[in-house]
Amino acid sequence: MIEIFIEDLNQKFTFNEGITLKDILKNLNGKFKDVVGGKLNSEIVDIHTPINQSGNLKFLKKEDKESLEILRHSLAHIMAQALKEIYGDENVHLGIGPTTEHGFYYDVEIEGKRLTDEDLPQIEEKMKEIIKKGYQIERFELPREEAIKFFENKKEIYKIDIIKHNIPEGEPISLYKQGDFVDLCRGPHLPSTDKAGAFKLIYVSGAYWRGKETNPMLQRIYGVAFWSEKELKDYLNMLEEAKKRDHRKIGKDLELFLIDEEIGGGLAIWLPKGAIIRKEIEDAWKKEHLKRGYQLVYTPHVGKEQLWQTSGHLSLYQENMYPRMQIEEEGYYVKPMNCPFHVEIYKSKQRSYKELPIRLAELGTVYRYERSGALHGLMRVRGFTQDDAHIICREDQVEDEIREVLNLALNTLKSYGFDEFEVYLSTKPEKYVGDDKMWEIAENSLRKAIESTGLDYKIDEGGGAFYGPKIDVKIKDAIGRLWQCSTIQFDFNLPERFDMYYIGEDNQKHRPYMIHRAIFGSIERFIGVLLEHYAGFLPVWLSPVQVKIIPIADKHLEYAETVKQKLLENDIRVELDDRNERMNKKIRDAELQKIPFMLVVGDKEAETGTVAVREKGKQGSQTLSIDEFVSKIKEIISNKHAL
RNA sequence: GCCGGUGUAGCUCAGUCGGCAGAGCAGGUGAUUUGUAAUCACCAGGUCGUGGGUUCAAGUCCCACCGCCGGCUCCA
Repeated sequence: MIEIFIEDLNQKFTFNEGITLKDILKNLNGKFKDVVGGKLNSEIVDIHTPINQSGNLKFLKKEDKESLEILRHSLAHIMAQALKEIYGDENVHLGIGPTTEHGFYYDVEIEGKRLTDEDLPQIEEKMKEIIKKGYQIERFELPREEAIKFFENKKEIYKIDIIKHNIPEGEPISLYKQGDFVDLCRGPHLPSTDKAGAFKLIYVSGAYWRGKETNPMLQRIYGVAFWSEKELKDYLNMLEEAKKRDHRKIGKDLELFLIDEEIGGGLAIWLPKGAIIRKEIEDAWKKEHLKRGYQLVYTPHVGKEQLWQTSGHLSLYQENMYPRMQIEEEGYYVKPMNCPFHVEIYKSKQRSYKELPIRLAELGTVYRYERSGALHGLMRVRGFTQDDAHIICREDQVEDEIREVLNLALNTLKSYGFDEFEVYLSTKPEKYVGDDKMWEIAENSLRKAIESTGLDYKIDEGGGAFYGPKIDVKIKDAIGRLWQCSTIQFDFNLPERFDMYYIGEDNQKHRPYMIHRAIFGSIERFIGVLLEHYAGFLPVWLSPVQVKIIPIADKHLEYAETVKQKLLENDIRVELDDRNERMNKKIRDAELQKIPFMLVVGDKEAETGTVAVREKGKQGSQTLSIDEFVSKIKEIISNKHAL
């Protein structure tokens, strides 16, 4: 017997083991008609799942977010059934069909058919038919051998693979059936197909079986799904919105950067306006780092073969490096990382314990080989600039250093308008270098630093690199997407390989701790994220053009010029639109260029020494004296405000 | 790299069944001198991604390659 506390009734019941939600609901005489599943403790169950343990049960209805899991799971099955009906049961071999954040996909192999987007409407139609038919969805179990035999008969080789490799011996093998369609599945599923909500198939693509390149490539059909048409529509609109925010489009429209096939894929050129954004970010970065006791350095883009041999990059990282080049009998490599150079700076003289911590910082441009299919605008490139630094310190300094770095990272990201973070702590993997005590000190300092911020974090047990544990920080942008930025990483490998040491109080050599860290990760990518976050409407301090002066007619050009000079004297980035165009046209163009301030000057302004200030996106204007405007915008700039 | 899609003027795109390569914006010239999101006229702009093939004839059909887009993989 098991005891189930049903939250919706606020009452405890005793049932036989193996009871299902369906039975429970039946006992309640159909009082809960709209229940699509349940949540037993923290696990989502459907109405078919036998319940074998006592616990808390909450009915899931459509309003409950978690019920989407059930809907999407069933839609994956409905899609699979549709594919089998269209292309023939024996031709369609099913892979996996999981749910995703907004929908579901199914990886399938279809003999004799390569799907394209044009096939999607037909599949959708068939799915709708299946939904309309309202097949009851049933769950049943088979013994392992029978299950394998069952799928062998159906030539479902991937399902057999799953049974053999993913389901431990002795565990029950559950299958779900709707109409003639049967699939290996642990659920959860809807009571019947006609309970399915609104969905749309959005693309097909290739996906390796089990994500492994050496495995055959299956066809992935991806759908989005919600309970209501409205939610679906909202989501599709959001996708459209994301498309408008695409930094590649904004970069082109606002002439910020260029990625051109003549130059090479993944190699970004910064145009004058984009270069300003980058300069502002880099200047602020340098200023902040100097304030916090970092020393700025510059290192070359290539280094000798021996250096990369010593660092271990040639044996561990070579597949990401560009090939060797030969210069006068010597081999050289373009740098994929800055670390070895910073290590050499440390080693350039004997170090005393009194000098530590040493914090070496560099906006170092590195080059890494990326496969052509992986390149994506500024987000994924082959040459990028890391806001890199290496902290070399004593054991007793580790904790403070980590806390300071995390503090710097979060404060910096906040100053760019990001205030939602996801923090991950990755700990010691199976294979590692360094001794256990160092790992322990390092992991503890990382954990303590995160806990001091009060942020939630996730632990990736065993997810650290072989050379040290790390913290990763992801930021959430305006439309809810996550981007990896900061990383704080211990390195127990390089100090060993390069024999780094300092002379301690005891006059003995000691091995220092080395911490590798970046706040933005990559400047290029960070700017890409900024552009998408702000949809191109950057905060005023980052705007390439902060003010556009718009004379009404040619006769106002002279006054406009004096306004421009006044702003230039105050370090404000200003352009004068002296084209022979109508004011309306100039305003429109300035709006399209996402320029935060427009100053319209005509007879009135020239006479009174004022400007008519129009803020981007707002109609109408406010008349201010030139000085008033200057102090207003200067304040906005120094506070890094967005409009 | 792999799967699918796609490639026409600086940009956004049209181009029917294979039959003389188009529009809007941007650019140039001129007119106009304008009060809060597009003034008008004229001009110029093309190896239709590249290379092969089929055909009397290819932007259009076929093949290969390249780039880009969406995924897979990988990751800053």
